[in-house]
Amino acid sequence: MTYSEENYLKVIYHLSLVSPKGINTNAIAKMIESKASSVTDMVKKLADKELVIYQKYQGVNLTAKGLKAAKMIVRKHRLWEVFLVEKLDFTWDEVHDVAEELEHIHSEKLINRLEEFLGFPKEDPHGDPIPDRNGQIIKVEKQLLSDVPLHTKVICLGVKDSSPSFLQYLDKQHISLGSEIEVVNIELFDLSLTIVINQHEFLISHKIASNLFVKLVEHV
Amino acid sequence: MTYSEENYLKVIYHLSLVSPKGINTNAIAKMIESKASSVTDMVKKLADKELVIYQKYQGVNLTAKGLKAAKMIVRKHRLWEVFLVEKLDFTWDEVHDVAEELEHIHSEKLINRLEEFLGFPKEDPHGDPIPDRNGQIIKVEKQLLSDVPLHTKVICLGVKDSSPSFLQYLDKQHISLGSEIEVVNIELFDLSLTIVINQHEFLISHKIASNLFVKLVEHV
DNA sequence: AATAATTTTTAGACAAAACTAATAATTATT
DNA sequence: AATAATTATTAGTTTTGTCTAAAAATTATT
Repeated sequence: MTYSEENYLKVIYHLSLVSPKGINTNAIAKMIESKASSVTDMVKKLADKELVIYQKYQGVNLTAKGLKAAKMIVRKHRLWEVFLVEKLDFTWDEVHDVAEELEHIHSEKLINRLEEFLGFPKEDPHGDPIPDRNGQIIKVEKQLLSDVPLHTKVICLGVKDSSPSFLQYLDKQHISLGSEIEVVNIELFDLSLTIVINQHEFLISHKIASNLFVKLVEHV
Repeated sequence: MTYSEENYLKVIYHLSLVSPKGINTNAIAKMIESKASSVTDMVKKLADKELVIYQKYQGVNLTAKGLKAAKMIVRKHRLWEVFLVEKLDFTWDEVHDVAEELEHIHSEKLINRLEEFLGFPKEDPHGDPIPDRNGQIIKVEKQLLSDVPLHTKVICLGVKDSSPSFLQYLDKQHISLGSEIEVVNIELFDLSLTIVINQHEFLISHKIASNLFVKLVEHV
């Protein structure tokens, strides 16, 4: 499988998690930063290789084989991200571009050994799940901070947007995975939230809250 | 720089260490497993980028810029090999192909952090030197075991041939980097050697001996 | 239901990196 | 020094992955 084919598969996979219908040519083009015509060409090739099902004007869907391949790329991407953060002291906003390259290294032995070396992590530095060697993914129940009712205590589990600028904002506010957050006010006008972390109270916009995955604190 | 350009540079570098004249088109073609005509094409491109000096029919030589780039690729290759062996328990005969891919990852921060994580190793698992971030290489005085006189004690420093079959042969004979070897006989007829390692005596062919780098044991 | 707007596909071209076959230059041999 | 053998280059294709522009299909709007 070529570098380019792998990128297409990965993008189709990510899109299929959001909209489980046939994935549009244009949506793929946008993600891959190419043109719709290029997507059509590539999608035909992936269909020839039985990695996707493709019908003219109807979008594409991954086959079982394509899904497995896509998950293996995501697996590699996320394991490398863990490596970069845990072992090489990269910050969570620095890892994406490098992992984009590392995910295309083709050794199964390498990735399985890396997984072991890292202690079989279940999530990457952004809280996204890491598929195991069979493509199995452990789903963790999580919701958006923006959907949490007033006066609840939650723990930060991940980010929806993992762009460097958002991650750097979170660093500045000392919000990281595992942070305990209490929602002490929700402004009706703009849906901005007042939250408390470590006895510190501050305000975050609705947009920020709608990009943070959290779970309710378990009460014993 | 593309994957392919990097491979050409690396090969030209390796060839230039052996024969410091202009490097032949055919020699490059053989190493890269392509055809002479492809080499001519690529070499012109590298010359346009001022990575090599190229004159028709006269072979190529690396420019300072090309040499630096080539060394950086070798640096990455060898550091990744150390990582694979030291951290992921690969054997020294398994690392080459994976490192061939990893050497093309383009992050300087990554490779410098990796170097630090590995404790600034000076040699790869085959005893080959690792250029530092400026391309500096520490030269270690070494000679071939086949050139060592009778009744000398030496320490194994590296291999000239690092093909899996040779490395596996060495494993079988329990010869590894750091092994202390004493030459107790040299057969005049075929130049085969009798050597002693850990009180064990056995025979190796001239060909084996001429692929093992050693240094004399320092007598206090 | 017809037309407009959007989306997708086709057709044709291009750049990178490879190839084969033919030609040219260099080196070796008589 | 002339010819043979070797080595290198050019010319013309091929494949992969992309592009633009035009055509076709689908979806939205009046």
